[in-house]
Amino acid sequence: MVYATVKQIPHGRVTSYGAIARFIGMARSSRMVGWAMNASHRLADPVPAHRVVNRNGLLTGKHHFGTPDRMQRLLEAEGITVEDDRVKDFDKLYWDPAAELSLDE
DNA sequence: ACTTTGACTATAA
DNA sequence: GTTATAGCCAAAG
Repeated sequence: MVYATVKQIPHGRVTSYGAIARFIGMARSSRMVGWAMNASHRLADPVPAHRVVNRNGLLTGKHHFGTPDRMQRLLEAEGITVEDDRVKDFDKLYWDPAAELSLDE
């Protein structure tokens, strides 16, 4: 479910672990989302985890992409500006699955 | 089976 | 604004 939701994140948008967690039913399990992401990269499942940041718009998981620079580079490639490990205009780029997505699609 | 840790979040000081 | 603490659930040691 986590992967399915994260994969639905539009290009150039970001969201928080909590939003995803709540959307799939694990409202208090934002950590599990991150954990699932960590497991996801070893699967044959291309999850755009770089679009998933913490509630502060901070690139907390940047270190898990192999190199700390990789996540920011991907975000910038999406048209997102990153300053000091943080997504610029985060509140504008924030994409809420519960607000724009349904349980299917 | 118990303890520790972890890509988080919310509240309090 | 930051730092500390608690809640949360699952996996690894």
